[in-house]
Amino acid sequence: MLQEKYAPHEIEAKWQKYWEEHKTFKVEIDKNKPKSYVLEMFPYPSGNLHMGHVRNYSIGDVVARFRTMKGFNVLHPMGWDSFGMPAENAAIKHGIPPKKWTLENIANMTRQQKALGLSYDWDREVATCKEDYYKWTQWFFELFYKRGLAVKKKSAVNWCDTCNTVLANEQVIDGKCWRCDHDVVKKDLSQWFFKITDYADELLKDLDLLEGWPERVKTMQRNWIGRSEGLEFTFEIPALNDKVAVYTTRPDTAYGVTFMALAAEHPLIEKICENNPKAEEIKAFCERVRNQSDIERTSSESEKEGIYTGVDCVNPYTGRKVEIWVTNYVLYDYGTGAVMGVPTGDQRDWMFADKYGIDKIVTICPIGKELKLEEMTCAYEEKEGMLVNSGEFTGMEMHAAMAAIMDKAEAEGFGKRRVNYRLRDWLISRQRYWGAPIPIIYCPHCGEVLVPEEELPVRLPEDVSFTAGAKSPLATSESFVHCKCPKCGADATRETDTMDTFLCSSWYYLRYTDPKNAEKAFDKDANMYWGPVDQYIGGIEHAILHLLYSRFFLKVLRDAGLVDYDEPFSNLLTQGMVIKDGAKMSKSLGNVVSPEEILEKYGADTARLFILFAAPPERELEWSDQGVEGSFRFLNRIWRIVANFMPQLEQKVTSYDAATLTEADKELRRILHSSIKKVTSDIETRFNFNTAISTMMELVNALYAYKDAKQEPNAGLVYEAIVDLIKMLSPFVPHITEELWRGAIDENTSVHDQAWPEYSEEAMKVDNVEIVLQVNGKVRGRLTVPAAATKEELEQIALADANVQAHIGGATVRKVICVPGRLVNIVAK
RNA sequence: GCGAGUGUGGCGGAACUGGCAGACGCACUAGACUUAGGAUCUAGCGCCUUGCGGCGUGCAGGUUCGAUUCCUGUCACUCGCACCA
Repeated sequence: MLQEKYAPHEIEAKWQKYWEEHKTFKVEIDKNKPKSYVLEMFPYPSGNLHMGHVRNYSIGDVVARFRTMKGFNVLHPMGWDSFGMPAENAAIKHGIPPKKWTLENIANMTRQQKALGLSYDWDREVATCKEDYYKWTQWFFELFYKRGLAVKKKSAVNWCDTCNTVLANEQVIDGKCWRCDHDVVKKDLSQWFFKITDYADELLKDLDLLEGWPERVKTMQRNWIGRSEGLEFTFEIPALNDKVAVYTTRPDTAYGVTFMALAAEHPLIEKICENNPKAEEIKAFCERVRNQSDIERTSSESEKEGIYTGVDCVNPYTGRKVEIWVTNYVLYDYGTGAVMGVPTGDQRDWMFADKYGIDKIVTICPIGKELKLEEMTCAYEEKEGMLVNSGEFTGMEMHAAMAAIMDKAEAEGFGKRRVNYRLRDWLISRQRYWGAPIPIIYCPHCGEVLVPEEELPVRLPEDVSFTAGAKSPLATSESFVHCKCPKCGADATRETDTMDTFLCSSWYYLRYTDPKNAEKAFDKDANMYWGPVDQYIGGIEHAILHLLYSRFFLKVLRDAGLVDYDEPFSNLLTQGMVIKDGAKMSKSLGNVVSPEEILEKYGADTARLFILFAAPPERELEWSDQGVEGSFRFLNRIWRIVANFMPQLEQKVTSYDAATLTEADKELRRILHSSIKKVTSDIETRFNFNTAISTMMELVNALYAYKDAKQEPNAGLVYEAIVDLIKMLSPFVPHITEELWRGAIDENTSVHDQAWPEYSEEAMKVDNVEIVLQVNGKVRGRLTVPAAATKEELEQIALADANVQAHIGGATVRKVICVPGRLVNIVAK
C-alpha cells in the first residue's frame, strides 16, 4: 500500500539501508553479459561534498542505473584520492595527524554520498593513502624505473615558498602555485621525473582514437603536447672555439638572422664570461632575469630586454658575423635555449632589434611584391611568401625553400631536422609527507637501489616533524631514513621525497577491477573483462593534467604487458561548473549552497532531479532555490497521480486490446510510447538529462489530462503507463520510484531489477497531423490532414484555403513546396 | 596574441537531419477550492499594435521557397594556453 503523502526522508533512509544490507549494487564478472564500466572522477576527501560532486555523481548514477536496466553488467565504483597537501596543512595548523584527518573526512563524505542513494559497489572502494593501495603505486614507480622512465635529473624547478615544495610545470598557473596561488620561483634541485616526453608522439597521435572525447579536450591536449617540426642547426663561435645550437620552425628565414638570443640560463654564458670585460654586467643581467618570477618574465606587457655579450658567432648559411645577446624573452626549457634573431620574420625579434639598433634584412616578400625595409613597420609573419636576399634560394616560394634550406644543413652537416615538443617531463617528486614514499635507497657503494618488491610498501613513518622547513618531513624520521642496502647490506639511507598525487590517481580505475588483490596491482583477466572505462565523467579542469598522465600511465603499462588496450577512457563527459548568481560557488562570495542542507530540506531525489534538470551536463549550471522547489513539486505530482490510479493498478490488469481503445486512450498511449523513445535516446546518445526529464513531465501532464477525461480509465493502459513511468524515472530518482513500485506495482520486486521499457512504433502512429500553411515563408494558417496525405493532396488543400488565397492576392504562384507531415509553402510573386 | 566554446522571453533552458521559435520548468497575473494558503487545480504569459498585422534567436551581410540551425564578417563574454622560436 501507498502512504497518502510523499515523505522523502522516511523512504530514502529506508531504501538506502535496504540497498546497503542487500548489497544491491555489488557486481562480479559475468561473461554472459555485456559489461559497462561507468566511472566518475574520484574526489579528494576535503571533508564535505560540494554541489559539483553532487552533479558529477548524479550524472554517473543515471548512466550506471540506465545501463544496468538495459542489461549491462555495470561496474560503478567509488574511492578517494586521499594523499595531498590539505591533510598535511591540517597537521601543521592543528596538530591532527594527516591519516586521522583524512580517514575522518572519508567517513563523513561516504556518509554524504550514501545519503544521495548512489549505486556504487562499495566493496570496491579504494583510498590512495592506504598501504594496500600505495604499495602498488610504489610498485609502478619501480616498473617505470626499470623501464628507464623514472630518472633523476638536476634541474631548475618551480618552487613554491609557501608550500615548501616543487611544482610540475603543469601545476604552475599564471606563474603562481596552483594550490596556494603564491608566486613560483626557480630553484635548482635534483628531482625524480617520469619521461612522459618519450610518449609525446603517441599521446598526440592516439587522440585520434578517442572518438568519444569532446573535441575541445582533445584540442587542449594537442596544444599542450605542442608538436612542431623544424631545424636544429649550429652557429660556430670562433672566439671561443665553440658553437651554439638553435631550433627553428622557420628555416626559410635563416638568411635574415642578424643576432643570436640566449636564455639567461644558457650554459654557454659561463664560457662567454671568461676573460670578458663585460662579465660582471652580463652576470648581473642573468641574475636579474632568473630571479624574475615567470609571470613577470613571460608577461606580454614586459619589455624585451637584452645585453650584448661582446662575442659573435657565424651564420653557417651566409658566413655573416652575428652578435650574441642574452635576453629575457628566450625560454631555456624549450628548444635549445637559444634562438636565431630574425627581426623581419618575427615580431618579438623586430621589437628587440628596434630597441637595440640591430640590423634588419628583408628575406621574405609577399608573392609578386617587393618589400622595402624602410617602408616596413613590423615583421612579415604571413604564411605565404617568396625568398629574396637568400643566396641560392632567392626566388623560391617559402615552403619549398624551408625544405631546401633544411636539406642543405643536413647535406653539409651543420644541422638536422628535428621534431620538438612543448610537453616537458613529468616532475613527480615532492618534498612532502602525505604521499607515497619513493621506493629508492641510496647506498654509498651501490648508488641508487630499488627497494625489493617483497619489501613493499615502504611505509610512511609516524615519527616525523612537519615543520622542518625545506627538508622533506620524511627526513626527520631517523627510523625511516636509515636502512641497509638491499644489494650489499651496507648502511644506507632512504629517498625522503614522496610522489606527486597525480601519480596515485593515474591508475586507480585499474585497481577497481580487482581491488582486493594482495598479489598484484590487478589481475589481467579481471581488467580485460572490465577495462577500458566505457564512460568517464568529471570536471573540465582535469582536461590536461589528470587525463594526460592517466593516458601516459596506461601506455607504459600496456608496453609492460599488464593491459591489452591503448587508451584508458573510451568516452569522456566533461561536466560544467555549478554556479550561483552568475559566479562559481565560493566561500569568499558567500554564494555556497551545501548539499546537506538541500538533502535535509527536500531529500536526495529532489536534489538529484533538480541538478539534472536545470541544464545539460556539459554546460554551466545556475543554482536556483526556486528551481529546487519545482523539482520537489514534480515528485509530489508523481506521487499523487500514482495514488490516484491505485484503484486501476490494484486490478493488476497487465494488458489491453489496442483495437478497442478510445481516442483518449490512444492519445495517452501515443504520448507514453513516444516518451519512452525520447527518454531512451536522450540518456543513451546525448546525455541530455534535462530534456529526458521534461519529456517525463509531459507524460505526467498527460496522465493528469487522462484522469480528467470523460471516461472510465482503461486499467490495462494505466498499468502500462505507470509501470513504464516509474521505470524511466528510477535512474534519476531511485528512492521515490522504489517506494512507488513496491507500494503500487509489486511489493516483492525492486524497480531497480526491472528491464528498461521498450516502445512500440505502432503505438506512436497518428491518423491525422496538423500541417502549417505558408505563403512566401510566412505562416498563414494551419490544417489537420490525414497523416498519409500525398504532396498533391496537400498542395490542393493548401491552395483551397481562404486565408492562403487572401495572402496570395493577385500574385502568381511560382512554386509550391510540400513537406509531408510538416508544411506547405506557397511561393507567389 | 593563439586555441576552444557560448550568445534564444523576466530567469534556467527546448527546437536532434535547414521546415510552426520559445517545449518543460521557474517567476509573474487572474480565477477556483478554502477559516486560511507559501498546498492543490484551471487559465494566461516574447515584443509592438485597438485590429488586420508587423517585429523577433548578440550585430551586419550571404546562400535558400524557407536559417536559432549552413557560410562570411563582426561584437561581447567564458575557458585553456601564452614571448613555444
